[in-house]
Amino acid sequence: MNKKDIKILLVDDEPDILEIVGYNLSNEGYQVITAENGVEAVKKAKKELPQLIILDVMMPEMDGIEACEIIRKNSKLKDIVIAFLTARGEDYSQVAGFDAGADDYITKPIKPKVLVSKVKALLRRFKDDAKDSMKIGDLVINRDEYKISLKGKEIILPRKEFELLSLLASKPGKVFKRDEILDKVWGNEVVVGGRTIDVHIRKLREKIGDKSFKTVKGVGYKFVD
Amino acid sequence: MNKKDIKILLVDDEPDILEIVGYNLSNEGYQVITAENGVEAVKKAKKELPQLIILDVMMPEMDGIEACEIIRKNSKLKDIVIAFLTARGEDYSQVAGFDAGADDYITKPIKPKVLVSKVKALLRRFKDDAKDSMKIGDLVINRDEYKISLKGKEIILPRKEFELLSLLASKPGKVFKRDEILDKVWGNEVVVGGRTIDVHIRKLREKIGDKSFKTVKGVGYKFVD
DNA sequence: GTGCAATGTTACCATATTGTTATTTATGTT
DNA sequence: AACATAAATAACAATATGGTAACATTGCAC
Repeated sequence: MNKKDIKILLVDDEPDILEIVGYNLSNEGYQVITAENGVEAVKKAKKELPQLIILDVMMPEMDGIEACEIIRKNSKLKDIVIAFLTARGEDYSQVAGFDAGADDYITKPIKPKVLVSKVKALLRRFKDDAKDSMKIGDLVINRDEYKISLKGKEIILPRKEFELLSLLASKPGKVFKRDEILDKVWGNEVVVGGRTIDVHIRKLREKIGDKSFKTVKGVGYKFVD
Repeated sequence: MNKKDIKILLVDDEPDILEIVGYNLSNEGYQVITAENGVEAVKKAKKELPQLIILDVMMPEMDGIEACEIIRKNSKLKDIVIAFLTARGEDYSQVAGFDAGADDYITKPIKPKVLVSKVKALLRRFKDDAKDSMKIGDLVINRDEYKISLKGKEIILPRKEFELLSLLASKPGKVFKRDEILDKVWGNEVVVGGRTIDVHIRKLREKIGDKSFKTVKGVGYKFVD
């Protein structure tokens, strides 16, 4: 994921903080969105789906802890990384913050270098947590949800077709021999007729596109980008 | 619960304190009730049933500690959150206060920001005791009370159905394999017949809505928003 | 170009998998 | 004990998937 595609929601009631932190993050190439209180933060989080939220603890309307709790309870937002901004020495707010589901702390006064490197570390963690899906050109295969999308369009495939596509797409360009396909998709104990693979390839060609699957006569099939 | 519905009973014999603290809390949107001594405090607590009581320790008529003890002994009041107001350095009153059943301390001199965020934290604790819920679209799952609500309508589910729904709804879109469901909902030592999961899914489809549960043949089920 | 093995295509059907309902068994409550 | 509720099972129905057969087409070897 490119830095340009990373959105950070920055929430603080003090315009000075928004400006200095926002400046440093923008400078690093991130997209920065701001909010001035918890209510606004939750609203913008839902709308923008940022990867990271930096939340001030003390704010009018709704404080950071409350906002954090609301976000953690929302199934669509709950995996967003959240860091609190807190004045040094406010011990109790740290405890309450971790209870509420914070991932990290940034203490004021803010040192730009520290801020940026913490943000990087947090985003790295987010990336690792990202879901188990793989991208091949404009094809995205999502094993968790057993569905694929092609140029943004979702397509639901039956199991065998899904497995076959997964296999071929796992190494674009590589020719998979019929034996190999049978072994990996059907399991080598199972005996199926000679046309079975072809029929499945046919169905995939219908759904994904004819030119994505190349036949290598006498050998097998390959997926091409 | 809306802030407007939250009542805070503020008890102190010094009108200055009542005024400054009361002002800050009202400003945050809370309903503030006041009392000037312990006797009056107990009386008003019974009548108004506030969510939070802020009690000065040193007062004429009946001090805060005694009032606290009386409140804790009353079955209708005993779950109210109580915070003591105490001058910094009055160590002994803190010990006595916790013995009497205090939930937290606020030290004088009072800093409005600290006050407000402590109050919020205390009320949050109260709220959390009341409910621990999770939101997925217009479905709210309340683990503590073992009930859910759909578009505001409450639905009570039997345990297994509740657990199954909780599991599926914890990651909307993700396909849970039958094994995984058995493991997480039934416990993998238990052996149940082949149609058990289906029957429970059926019941959920009846109660929650058919289209919320998608079958992925040969794999499992998923919850969709 | 001809022959031939390999692959493509289509329609159809068997079957594994899931859906449904009724009934039995378990669990807890008054 | 009687009752209510929940959970599991059994027995049968419905269904998508996966496989097959039968035939068409391709493309390589000669």
